[in-house]
Amino acid sequence: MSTPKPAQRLRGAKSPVQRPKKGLQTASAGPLNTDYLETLLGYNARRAALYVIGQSAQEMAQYDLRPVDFSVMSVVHHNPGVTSRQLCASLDILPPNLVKIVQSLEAREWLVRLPHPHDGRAVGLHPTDKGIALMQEAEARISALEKMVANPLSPEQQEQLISLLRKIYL
Amino acid sequence: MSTPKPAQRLRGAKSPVQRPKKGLQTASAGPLNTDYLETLLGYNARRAALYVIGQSAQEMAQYDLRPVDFSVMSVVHHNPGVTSRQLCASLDILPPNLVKIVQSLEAREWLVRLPHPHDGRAVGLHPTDKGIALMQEAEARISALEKMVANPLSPEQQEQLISLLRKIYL
DNA sequence: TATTGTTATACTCTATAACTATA
DNA sequence: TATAGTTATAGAGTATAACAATA
Repeated sequence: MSTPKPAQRLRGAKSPVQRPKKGLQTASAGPLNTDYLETLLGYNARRAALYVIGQSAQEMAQYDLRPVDFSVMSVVHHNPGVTSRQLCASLDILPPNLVKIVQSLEAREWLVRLPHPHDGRAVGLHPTDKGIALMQEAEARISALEKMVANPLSPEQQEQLISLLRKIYL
Repeated sequence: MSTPKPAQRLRGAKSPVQRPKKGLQTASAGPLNTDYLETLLGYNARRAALYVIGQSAQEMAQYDLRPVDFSVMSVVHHNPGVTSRQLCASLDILPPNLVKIVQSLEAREWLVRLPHPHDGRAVGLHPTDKGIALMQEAEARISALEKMVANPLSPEQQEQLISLLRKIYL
Protein backbone atom coordinates (compact mmCIF):
# COMPACT_ATOMS: atom_id res chain seq x y z
CA MET A 1 0.00 0.00 0.00
CA SER A 2 3.04 2.28 0.17
CA THR A 3 3.00 4.83 -2.59
CA PRO A 4 5.82 4.76 -5.11
CA LYS A 5 6.88 8.33 -5.72
CA PRO A 6 8.79 8.85 -8.97
CA ALA A 7 11.27 11.69 -8.77
CA GLN A 8 9.45 14.76 -9.94
CA ARG A 9 10.68 17.78 -11.78
CA LEU A 10 10.73 20.72 -9.44
CA ARG A 11 9.65 23.99 -10.95
CA GLY A 12 9.72 27.48 -9.60
CA ALA A 13 13.50 27.56 -9.23
CA LYS A 14 15.48 30.72 -9.22
CA SER A 15 15.69 31.10 -13.01
CA PRO A 16 12.26 31.98 -14.47
CA VAL A 17 11.82 35.51 -13.20
CA GLN A 18 13.54 37.96 -15.47
CA ARG A 19 14.43 41.44 -14.38
CA PRO A 20 12.08 44.06 -15.79
CA LYS A 21 13.29 47.10 -17.66
CA LYS A 22 10.96 50.04 -17.52
CA GLY A 23 10.03 51.48 -20.87
CA LEU A 24 10.63 48.30 -22.84
CA GLN A 25 7.50 46.78 -24.30
CA THR A 26 8.82 45.02 -27.38
CA ALA A 27 6.95 41.82 -27.99
CA SER A 28 9.23 39.00 -28.97
CA ALA A 29 12.52 39.51 -27.17
CA GLY A 30 13.82 41.06 -24.00
CA PRO A 31 12.46 40.82 -20.49
CA LEU A 32 8.86 41.60 -19.68
CA ASN A 33 7.55 44.35 -17.49
CA THR A 34 6.28 42.66 -14.35
CA ASP A 35 6.60 45.71 -12.14
CA TYR A 36 2.97 45.63 -11.09
CA LEU A 37 2.91 41.99 -9.99
CA GLU A 38 6.12 42.55 -8.09
CA THR A 39 4.40 45.14 -5.89
CA LEU A 40 2.02 42.44 -4.65
CA LEU A 41 2.61 40.62 -1.39
CA GLY A 42 0.68 37.59 -2.61
CA TYR A 43 2.83 37.27 -5.71
CA ASN A 44 6.12 37.60 -3.84
CA ALA A 45 5.07 35.35 -0.96
CA ARG A 46 3.99 32.65 -3.40
CA ARG A 47 7.23 32.80 -5.38
CA ALA A 48 9.30 32.65 -2.21
CA ALA A 49 7.24 29.77 -0.82
CA LEU A 50 7.51 27.80 -4.07
CA TYR A 51 11.25 28.32 -4.16
CA VAL A 52 11.95 27.40 -0.52
CA ILE A 53 9.57 24.43 -0.47
CA GLY A 54 10.95 23.26 -3.81
CA GLN A 55 14.41 23.15 -2.30
CA SER A 56 13.08 21.33 0.76
CA ALA A 57 11.27 18.82 -1.43
CA GLN A 58 14.51 18.00 -3.22
CA GLU A 59 16.25 17.54 0.12
CA MET A 60 13.50 15.26 1.45
CA ALA A 61 13.28 13.18 -1.73
CA GLN A 62 16.02 10.96 -0.32
CA TYR A 63 13.57 9.86 2.38
CA ASP A 64 10.66 9.66 -0.08
CA LEU A 65 8.96 12.38 2.00
CA ARG A 66 6.86 15.00 0.25
CA PRO A 67 6.38 18.36 1.95
CA VAL A 68 3.00 17.30 3.31
CA ASP A 69 4.46 14.03 4.62
CA PHE A 70 7.20 15.96 6.37
CA SER A 71 4.70 18.33 7.97
CA VAL A 72 2.49 15.49 9.20
CA MET A 73 5.42 13.51 10.56
CA SER A 74 6.80 16.61 12.26
CA VAL A 75 3.53 17.29 14.06
CA VAL A 76 3.24 13.63 15.06
CA HIS A 77 6.85 13.70 16.20
CA HIS A 78 6.26 16.65 18.51
CA ASN A 79 2.72 15.63 19.52
CA PRO A 80 2.63 11.87 20.10
CA GLY A 81 -0.94 10.63 20.23
CA VAL A 82 -2.31 13.43 18.07
CA THR A 83 -5.56 12.61 16.28
CA SER A 84 -6.25 12.89 12.56
CA ARG A 85 -8.78 15.58 13.30
CA GLN A 86 -6.22 17.72 15.12
CA LEU A 87 -3.71 17.23 12.34
CA CYS A 88 -6.24 18.34 9.75
CA ALA A 89 -7.09 21.48 11.70
CA SER A 90 -3.47 22.34 12.33
CA LEU A 91 -2.17 21.78 8.79
CA ASP A 92 -5.33 22.73 6.89
CA ILE A 93 -5.74 19.31 5.32
CA LEU A 94 -9.21 17.88 4.65
CA PRO A 95 -9.89 14.63 6.52
CA PRO A 96 -10.43 12.47 3.43
CA ASN A 97 -7.08 13.60 2.05
CA LEU A 98 -5.19 12.75 5.22
CA VAL A 99 -6.21 9.10 5.15
CA LYS A 100 -3.83 7.89 2.47
CA ILE A 101 -1.01 10.06 3.81
CA VAL A 102 -1.29 8.36 7.19
CA GLN A 103 -1.62 4.92 5.56
CA SER A 104 1.57 5.53 3.61
CA LEU A 105 3.47 6.64 6.71
CA GLU A 106 2.11 3.69 8.69
CA ALA A 107 3.12 1.26 5.94
CA ARG A 108 6.67 2.55 6.19
CA GLU A 109 6.56 2.01 9.96
CA TRP A 110 7.19 5.64 10.85
CA LEU A 111 4.00 5.89 12.89
CA VAL A 112 1.45 3.60 14.50
CA ARG A 113 -2.28 4.09 15.01
CA LEU A 114 -3.37 3.31 18.57
CA PRO A 115 -6.84 3.53 20.12
CA HIS A 116 -7.46 6.79 21.88
CA PRO A 117 -7.54 6.42 25.69
CA HIS A 118 -10.63 8.58 26.27
CA ASP A 119 -12.53 8.52 22.96
CA GLY A 120 -13.48 5.31 21.22
CA ARG A 121 -14.05 7.08 17.93
CA ALA A 122 -10.59 8.59 17.72
CA VAL A 123 -7.24 7.08 16.87
CA GLY A 124 -3.98 8.43 18.26
CA LEU A 125 -0.99 8.71 15.94
CA HIS A 126 2.30 7.85 17.58
CA PRO A 127 5.76 8.01 16.01
CA THR A 128 7.71 4.75 16.07
CA ASP A 129 11.37 4.66 17.12
CA LYS A 130 12.14 4.50 13.40
CA GLY A 131 9.93 7.54 12.83
CA ILE A 132 11.56 9.49 15.65
CA ALA A 133 15.03 8.73 14.29
CA LEU A 134 13.90 9.71 10.80
CA MET A 135 12.47 13.03 11.92
CA GLN A 136 15.46 13.94 14.05
CA GLU A 137 17.59 13.55 10.95
CA ALA A 138 15.08 15.08 8.53
CA GLU A 139 14.38 18.12 10.69
CA ALA A 140 18.10 18.74 11.12
CA ARG A 141 18.55 18.60 7.34
CA ILE A 142 15.63 20.94 6.72
CA SER A 143 16.89 23.41 9.30
CA ALA A 144 20.33 23.34 7.71
CA LEU A 145 18.81 23.83 4.25
CA GLU A 146 16.74 26.77 5.45
CA LYS A 147 19.90 28.41 6.72
CA MET A 148 21.37 28.09 3.23
CA VAL A 149 18.25 29.43 1.56
CA ALA A 150 17.99 32.37 3.97
CA ASN A 151 21.70 33.08 3.64
CA PRO A 152 21.19 36.27 1.58
CA LEU A 153 19.58 37.72 4.72
CA SER A 154 21.29 38.67 7.96
CA PRO A 155 20.22 36.70 11.05
CA GLU A 156 18.21 39.73 12.18
CA GLN A 157 16.50 39.95 8.79
CA GLN A 158 15.70 36.24 8.87
CA GLU A 159 13.94 36.59 12.22
CA GLN A 160 12.17 39.67 11.00
CA LEU A 161 10.97 38.01 7.79
CA ILE A 162 9.31 35.17 9.68
CA SER A 163 7.86 37.61 12.21
CA LEU A 164 6.37 39.75 9.44
CA LEU A 165 4.92 36.74 7.62
CA ARG A 166 3.24 35.54 10.80
CA LYS A 167 1.66 38.94 11.32
CA ILE A 168 0.10 38.62 7.87
CA TYR A 169 -1.61 35.26 8.19
CA LEU A 170 -2.15 34.85 11.94
CA MET B 1 -15.60 27.59 -25.11
CA SER B 2 -15.62 29.86 -22.05
CA THR B 3 -15.13 27.94 -18.85
CA PRO B 4 -17.87 28.11 -16.24
CA LYS B 5 -16.21 28.50 -12.86
CA PRO B 6 -18.42 27.56 -9.92
CA ALA B 7 -17.71 29.55 -6.79
CA GLN B 8 -15.15 27.62 -4.85
CA ARG B 9 -14.62 27.20 -1.17
CA LEU B 10 -11.51 29.07 -0.14
CA ARG B 11 -9.41 27.41 2.51
CA GLY B 12 -6.36 28.55 4.39
CA ALA B 13 -8.11 31.43 6.06
CA LYS B 14 -6.96 32.93 9.31
CA SER B 15 -8.60 30.37 11.58
CA PRO B 16 -6.81 27.02 11.26
CA VAL B 17 -3.53 27.75 13.01
CA GLN B 18 -3.87 27.37 16.72
CA ARG B 19 -1.39 28.82 19.13
CA PRO B 20 0.84 26.17 20.66
CA LYS B 21 1.32 25.75 24.39
CA LYS B 22 4.59 24.20 25.38
CA GLY B 23 4.33 21.23 27.69
CA LEU B 24 0.84 20.22 26.58
CA GLN B 25 0.76 16.95 24.69
CA THR B 26 -2.68 15.61 25.53
CA ALA B 27 -4.16 13.86 22.58
CA SER B 28 -7.77 14.84 22.07
CA ALA B 29 -8.10 18.46 23.16
CA GLY B 30 -6.01 21.59 23.39
CA PRO B 31 -3.77 23.18 20.81
CA LEU B 32 -0.89 21.30 19.23
CA ASN B 33 2.76 22.09 19.48
CA THR B 34 3.78 23.39 16.06
CA ASP B 35 6.80 25.31 17.30
CA TYR B 36 9.18 23.54 14.97
CA LEU B 37 7.22 24.12 11.78
CA GLU B 38 6.80 27.75 12.75
CA THR B 39 10.55 28.24 12.68
CA LEU B 40 10.56 27.35 8.96
CA LEU B 41 10.54 30.03 6.30
CA GLY B 42 8.89 27.69 3.79
CA TYR B 43 6.02 26.95 6.17
CA ASN B 44 5.39 30.59 7.03
CA ALA B 45 5.76 31.84 3.47
CA ARG B 46 3.30 29.23 2.24
CA ARG B 47 0.71 30.06 4.89
CA ALA B 48 1.02 33.76 4.18
CA ALA B 49 0.78 33.21 0.43
CA LEU B 50 -2.29 30.99 0.77
CA TYR B 51 -3.96 33.55 2.98
CA VAL B 52 -3.24 36.59 0.83
CA ILE B 53 -3.99 34.86 -2.47
CA GLY B 54 -7.15 33.38 -0.98
CA GLN B 55 -8.36 36.88 -0.15
CA SER B 56 -7.44 38.06 -3.63
CA ALA B 57 -9.27 35.14 -5.20
CA GLN B 58 -12.43 36.07 -3.34
CA GLU B 59 -12.10 39.65 -4.52
CA MET B 60 -11.57 38.59 -8.16
CA ALA B 61 -14.40 36.07 -8.13
CA GLN B 62 -16.75 38.90 -9.11
CA TYR B 63 -14.91 39.09 -12.44
CA ASP B 64 -14.66 35.29 -12.75
CA LEU B 65 -10.88 35.71 -12.65
CA ARG B 66 -8.75 33.12 -10.90
CA PRO B 67 -5.35 34.16 -9.57
CA VAL B 68 -3.63 32.72 -12.65
CA ASP B 69 -6.06 34.54 -14.96
CA PHE B 70 -5.34 37.78 -13.14
CA SER B 71 -1.59 37.30 -13.46
CA VAL B 72 -1.81 36.51 -17.17
CA MET B 73 -4.10 39.46 -17.88
CA SER B 74 -1.87 41.76 -15.84
CA VAL B 75 1.22 40.79 -17.83
CA VAL B 76 -0.69 41.16 -21.11
CA HIS B 77 -2.04 44.49 -19.89
CA HIS B 78 1.45 45.86 -19.25
CA ASN B 79 3.11 44.07 -22.17
CA PRO B 80 0.80 44.29 -25.20
CA GLY B 81 1.91 41.85 -27.88
CA VAL B 82 3.57 39.46 -25.44
CA THR B 83 3.88 35.89 -26.70
CA SER B 84 2.67 32.75 -24.96
CA ARG B 85 6.26 31.62 -24.62
CA GLN B 86 7.24 34.79 -22.78
CA LEU B 87 4.22 34.52 -20.50
CA CYS B 88 5.12 30.95 -19.61
CA ALA B 89 8.71 31.90 -18.75
CA SER B 90 7.65 34.90 -16.71
CA LEU B 91 4.87 33.25 -14.71
CA ASP B 92 6.30 29.73 -14.58
CA ILE B 93 3.40 28.18 -16.46
CA LEU B 94 3.93 25.23 -18.81
CA PRO B 95 2.92 25.98 -22.43
CA PRO B 96 0.24 23.27 -22.68
CA ASN B 97 -1.43 24.64 -19.56
CA LEU B 98 -1.50 28.21 -20.84
CA VAL B 99 -3.53 27.30 -23.92
CA LYS B 100 -6.92 26.97 -22.27
CA ILE B 101 -6.27 29.97 -20.04
CA VAL B 102 -5.71 32.16 -23.10
CA GLN B 103 -8.68 30.60 -24.89
CA SER B 104 -10.90 31.46 -21.94
CA LEU B 105 -9.67 35.07 -21.80
CA GLU B 106 -10.06 35.41 -25.57
CA ALA B 107 -13.60 34.01 -25.43
CA ARG B 108 -14.49 36.73 -22.94
CA GLU B 109 -13.01 39.33 -25.27
CA TRP B 110 -10.38 40.54 -22.82
CA LEU B 111 -7.52 39.82 -25.19
CA VAL B 112 -7.00 39.10 -28.89
CA ARG B 113 -4.42 36.90 -30.58
CA LEU B 114 -2.70 38.68 -33.47
CA PRO B 115 0.06 37.38 -35.75
CA HIS B 116 3.50 38.37 -34.59
CA PRO B 117 5.12 41.02 -36.82
CA HIS B 118 8.55 39.39 -37.02
CA ASP B 119 7.95 35.70 -36.32
CA GLY B 120 5.42 33.64 -38.22
CA ARG B 121 5.38 30.95 -35.54
CA ALA B 122 4.47 33.26 -32.71
CA VAL B 123 1.21 34.92 -31.75
CA GLY B 124 1.07 38.23 -29.92
CA LEU B 125 -1.43 38.65 -27.11
CA HIS B 126 -3.02 42.09 -26.98
CA PRO B 127 -5.50 43.38 -24.41
CA THR B 128 -8.79 44.63 -25.83
CA ASP B 129 -10.30 47.92 -24.68
CA LYS B 130 -12.59 45.79 -22.55
CA GLY B 131 -9.58 43.97 -21.15
CA ILE B 132 -7.76 47.20 -20.38
CA ALA B 133 -10.79 48.60 -18.58
CA LEU B 134 -11.17 45.36 -16.65
CA MET B 135 -7.57 45.31 -15.51
CA GLN B 136 -7.51 48.95 -14.51
CA GLU B 137 -10.40 48.20 -12.20
CA ALA B 138 -9.15 44.78 -11.09
CA GLU B 139 -5.62 45.96 -10.33
CA ALA B 140 -6.98 48.86 -8.30
CA ARG B 141 -9.12 46.47 -6.28
CA ILE B 142 -6.22 44.09 -5.69
CA SER B 143 -3.95 46.92 -4.61
CA ALA B 144 -6.61 48.16 -2.20
CA LEU B 145 -7.11 44.66 -0.84
CA GLU B 146 -3.38 44.18 -0.33
CA LYS B 147 -3.34 47.35 1.72
CA MET B 148 -6.01 45.85 3.97
CA VAL B 149 -4.20 42.54 4.28
CA ALA B 150 -0.88 44.22 5.04
CA ASN B 151 -2.52 46.56 7.50
CA PRO B 152 -1.04 44.87 10.59
CA LEU B 153 2.34 46.06 9.27
CA SER B 154 3.63 49.62 9.15
CA PRO B 155 4.32 51.03 5.67
CA GLU B 156 8.05 50.56 6.31
CA GLN B 157 7.49 46.96 7.36
CA GLN B 158 5.39 46.31 4.26
CA GLU B 159 8.18 47.50 1.99
CA GLN B 160 10.69 45.52 3.96
CA LEU B 161 8.66 42.31 3.80
CA ILE B 162 8.48 42.43 0.02
CA SER B 163 12.14 43.32 -0.20
CA LEU B 164 13.11 40.38 2.03
CA LEU B 165 10.93 37.95 0.07
CA ARG B 166 12.54 39.02 -3.19
CA LYS B 167 16.00 38.42 -1.77
CA ILE B 168 14.96 34.85 -1.02
CA TYR B 169 13.68 33.76 -4.41
CA LEU B 170 15.50 36.04 -6.84
C1' DT C 1 17.91 21.36 -36.36
C1' DA C 2 15.50 24.35 -33.05
C1' DT C 3 11.42 26.85 -31.53
C1' DT C 4 6.23 28.25 -31.15
C1' DG C 5 1.99 26.76 -30.26
C1' DT C 6 -1.01 22.98 -29.78
C1' DT C 7 -3.35 18.28 -28.68
C1' DA C 8 -3.82 14.43 -25.93
C1' DT C 9 -3.12 12.47 -21.76
C1' DA C 10 -1.59 11.17 -17.12
C1' DC C 11 -0.71 12.25 -12.49
C1' DT C 12 -1.27 14.94 -8.33
C1' DC C 13 -3.82 17.91 -5.39
C1' DT C 14 -8.05 19.48 -3.49
C1' DA C 15 -12.93 19.24 -2.60
C1' DT C 16 -17.78 17.29 -1.55
C1' DA C 17 -21.16 13.74 -0.33
C1' DA C 18 -22.22 9.90 2.18
C1' DC C 19 -21.41 6.15 5.23
C1' DT C 20 -19.95 3.67 10.16
C1' DA C 21 -19.04 3.77 14.64
C1' DT C 22 -19.01 6.17 18.85
C1' DA C 23 -20.00 10.29 22.00
C1' DT D 1 -27.75 14.97 17.39
C1' DA D 2 -22.85 15.67 16.76
C1' DT D 3 -18.14 14.11 15.92
C1' DA D 4 -14.00 10.94 14.19
C1' DG D 5 -12.59 8.42 10.63
C1' DT D 6 -13.31 6.46 6.20
C1' DT D 7 -14.79 5.55 1.15
C1' DA D 8 -15.78 6.97 -3.32
C1' DT D 9 -15.54 10.32 -6.57
C1' DA D 10 -15.31 14.73 -8.89
C1' DG D 11 -12.78 18.73 -10.10
C1' DA D 12 -8.67 21.69 -10.48
C1' DG D 13 -3.78 22.01 -11.01
C1' DT D 14 0.53 20.31 -13.01
C1' DA D 15 3.34 17.23 -15.77
C1' DT D 16 5.29 14.77 -20.21
C1' DA D 17 5.24 13.20 -25.10
C1' DA D 18 4.40 14.18 -29.65
C1' DC D 19 2.85 16.77 -33.56
C1' DA D 20 2.47 20.75 -37.39
C1' DA D 21 4.15 25.10 -38.87
C1' DT D 22 7.88 28.18 -39.09
C1' DA D 23 12.74 29.90 -38.06
